[in-house]
Amino acid sequence: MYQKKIERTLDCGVVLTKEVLHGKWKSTLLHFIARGVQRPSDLQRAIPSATRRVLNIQLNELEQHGLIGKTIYPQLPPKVEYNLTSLGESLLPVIDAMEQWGNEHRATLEPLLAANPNAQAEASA
Amino acid sequence: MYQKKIERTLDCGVVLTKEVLHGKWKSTLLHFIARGVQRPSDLQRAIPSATRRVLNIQLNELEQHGLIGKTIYPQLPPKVEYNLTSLGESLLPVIDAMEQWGNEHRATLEPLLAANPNAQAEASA
DNA sequence: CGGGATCCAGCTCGATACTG
DNA sequence: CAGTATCGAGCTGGATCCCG
Repeated sequence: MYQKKIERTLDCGVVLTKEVLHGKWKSTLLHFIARGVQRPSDLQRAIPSATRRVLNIQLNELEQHGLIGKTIYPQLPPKVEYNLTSLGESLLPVIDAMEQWGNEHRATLEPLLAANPNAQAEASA
Repeated sequence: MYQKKIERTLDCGVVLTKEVLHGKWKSTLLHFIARGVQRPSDLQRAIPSATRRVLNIQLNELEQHGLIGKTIYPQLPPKVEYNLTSLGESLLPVIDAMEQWGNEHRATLEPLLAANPNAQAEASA
């Protein structure tokens, strides 16, 4: 996503995947869409911590990245549904692996994450 | 990593994993350490796109998160080696899944990623 | 060789309000 | 219900220099 002048080797493939998943809620969105939560308002309800604005931005990016598809029903009130594309589905194993690992090590990680605000900012304080 | 007032549900485990992997080079670092690249200078050489500063910062975070261990040999010149902890090793399936997916879909993704600078900044231009 | 400090630009995200 | 615009704050990472 960022990177400036340096060439873009995309080193090991991991970087590529990270770029696709970059955005605070993208992987979560995929996770829920995969589970049948397809409408914006439902997604919003599923991820209350995020704003509609951010959700929309990341939804758009996911769409542009070809991971999800969007269906607009020209109704009143408007109705929109998102769905995984085959590319998006191919990413599910990764998401699931993350999901599983996160859940498995939650007990171990939460204290560590909490205790580690951020290195750089701390230094300058 | 960020998040302010809203409670920290860590929704689906994915979020947790993402936090651990947060940092541009962390997953890449894990990837290489897993492959036997253990010394700072070697890692630096393996990931030339990153600065030593950032590498160190993220290495420290990985260590504090319990994903890697650090061995300091009190020599002259100094010698340091990083290694995966069992927690770090347990994350390898995830990294590998990312690695694999990224490589498999590289051809599809690169054009899309390139064509999609970022939604928000564009809007304000 | 390894590590840290400073300075600084860029990006991401949250809050809020508004339109169709 | 869906989507966007603006404002602002925070964090991340790059460049560079210096110390053990």
